[in-house]
Amino acid sequence: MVFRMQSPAALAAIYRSMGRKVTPQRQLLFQLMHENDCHPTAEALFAEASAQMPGISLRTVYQTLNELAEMGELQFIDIGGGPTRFDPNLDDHHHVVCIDCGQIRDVQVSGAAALHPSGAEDFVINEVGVVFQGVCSSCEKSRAKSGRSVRAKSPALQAKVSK
Amino acid sequence: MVFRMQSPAALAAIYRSMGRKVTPQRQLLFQLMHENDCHPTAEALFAEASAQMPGISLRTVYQTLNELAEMGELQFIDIGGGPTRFDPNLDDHHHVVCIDCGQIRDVQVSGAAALHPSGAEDFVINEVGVVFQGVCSSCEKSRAKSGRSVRAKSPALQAKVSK
DNA sequence: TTCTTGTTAGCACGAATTGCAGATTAGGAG
DNA sequence: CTCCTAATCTGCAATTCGTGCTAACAAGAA
Ligand SMILES: [Mn+2]
Ligand SMILES: [Mn+2]
Ligand SMILES: [Zn+2]
Ligand SMILES: [Zn+2]
Repeated sequence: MVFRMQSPAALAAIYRSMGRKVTPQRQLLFQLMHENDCHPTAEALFAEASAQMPGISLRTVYQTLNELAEMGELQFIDIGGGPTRFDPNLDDHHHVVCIDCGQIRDVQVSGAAALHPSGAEDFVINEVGVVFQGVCSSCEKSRAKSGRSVRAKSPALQAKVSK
Repeated sequence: MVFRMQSPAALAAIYRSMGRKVTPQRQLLFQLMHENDCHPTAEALFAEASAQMPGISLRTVYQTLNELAEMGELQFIDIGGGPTRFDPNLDDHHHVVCIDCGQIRDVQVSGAAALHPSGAEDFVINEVGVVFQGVCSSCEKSRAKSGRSVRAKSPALQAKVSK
């Protein structure tokens, strides 16, 4: 059972049934997000959209993405401080990020749902997110070439205080 | 073995040994971060620092935090799009976030290190981060009072495309 | 076609963070 | 202690990402 954002046609129907209008801008963005699996930023979508519809506004891209998120048709992903990325994959899944090129890939993590935090017994937990940081094969090659290996986590002094 | 940012005195020594100067501003920030376990933002630290040292600049707070991070003395935490938060806890640990008040708490997650992503076999994984979203006990009370329960994940249409 | 109402485009604005440069100072040499 | 200089600090401009606002615009019903 794989859950994704609805098809453009289905979304059009949903929009109409909610009294919202099905504009060309929205339809285009429905297409661009549907089946999109690269977790694009608003700017990236804006660039793609502009190619097919010169004059479309970045504001409209943000608005539509926010709408879809409110409707539960896509998710926001915030990783590492960069711009928000959008995900039409509504399944229970997680992400790997390449610390070199920034690409984000979907991954399944068996056992993630079973994770439990120690030290937050007074919280009602709602959901869990797992993010792996690493280097993709393509970037790994570039690294090999330029000699630099996967960087140590703490390049600084090693003497740590044990407490 | 608990790893944390060094003590203010130790940091002073490290700074001098690196040819960096031990200024009053830095010393104050060392103190404020050391043993700080609330994952403060730069602005929050700036406020605390300003109380003890009126005139200190926000720019200096950012600079010092960036330095310490480069030296591996603290970590950046980016969660949910808000401002970056800083963490002097260098241990292998994870976080719970209260979606109401934004507080971030350290947690241990047994089994986190054993997690493996399916679908990223071509990545060299460097590290894993687990973030739990939930509601803290304090906010839970407020919710009970105002009647609102823990919100459903997708308030929108239920009919999803199975693929 | 006309009317109503939701939508779009564009720009101003806001939050978070960094770039810059002149004024200031820590810390070592004399 | 005084002087010197490189490192640092401060204040402000600039940048990046995203939102508020509103007049012009257009979907869709009548
Ligand atoms: Mn995803
Ligand atoms: Mn922490
Ligand atoms: Zn890469
Ligand atoms: Zn709370």
